Amino acid sequence: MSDVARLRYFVAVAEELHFGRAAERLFIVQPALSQQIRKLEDQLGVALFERDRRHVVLTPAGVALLPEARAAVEQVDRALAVGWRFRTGRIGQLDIG
Amino acid sequence: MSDVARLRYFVAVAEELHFGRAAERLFIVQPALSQQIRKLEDQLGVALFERDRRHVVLTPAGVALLPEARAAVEQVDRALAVGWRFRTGRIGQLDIG
DNA sequence: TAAAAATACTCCATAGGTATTTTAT
DNA sequence: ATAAAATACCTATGGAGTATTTTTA
Repeated sequence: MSDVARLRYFVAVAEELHFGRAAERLFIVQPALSQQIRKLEDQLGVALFERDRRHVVLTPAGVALLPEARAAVEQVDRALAVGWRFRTGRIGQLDIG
Repeated sequence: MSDVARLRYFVAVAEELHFGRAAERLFIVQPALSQQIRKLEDQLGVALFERDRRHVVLTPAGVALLPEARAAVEQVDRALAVGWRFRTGRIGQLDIG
């Protein structure tokens, strides 16, 4: 797995603030999600969530990461959409309208 | 492997226009790179390179993808750099100076 | 004949699944 | 006691390696 997949996972957890629901939304299972978030935290060298008690909250690093992660995911999707434009015969910069 | 890794591979090949050299630069082996580019092409549904004769050249789709792929890779790196900022104690938007 | 990409295969790392345990209220 | 995340373990997919073949100039 590479970075973006984990960033997608991170965004889901950051939005749900709940590993179970985020996992559901990602069509994976909670332990798998916990593992990947843990690995992302290891990779970055910082905690992204505070999981005390019954709550999941973003750490300052998590707060800082969120917009960057969203932008990354969006830009990756935009890149991958290029293929779609050419598949359908359009070469355009123009949108449908 | 997920998207960005393949986009990184694509950028390398697009810049070298040579699978062997690109693979070397990526510290992987040529067949592995060929496979991943093939998979990216399958995923996008378009050819990204024309490998006739002894040359590798970008197709129009490849040309269109290149700047988007670069932007994606950069944004992912920027996101991952957030951890680094926090690891080193800085919270800043400010650069070193 | 040489240079470069594709193909065939093998192996291993790891993402993700199931089952269970831990933790805190 | 319950809800939620972490841990332990297992399996299977696929990324990457080696060896080889194909292609064409």
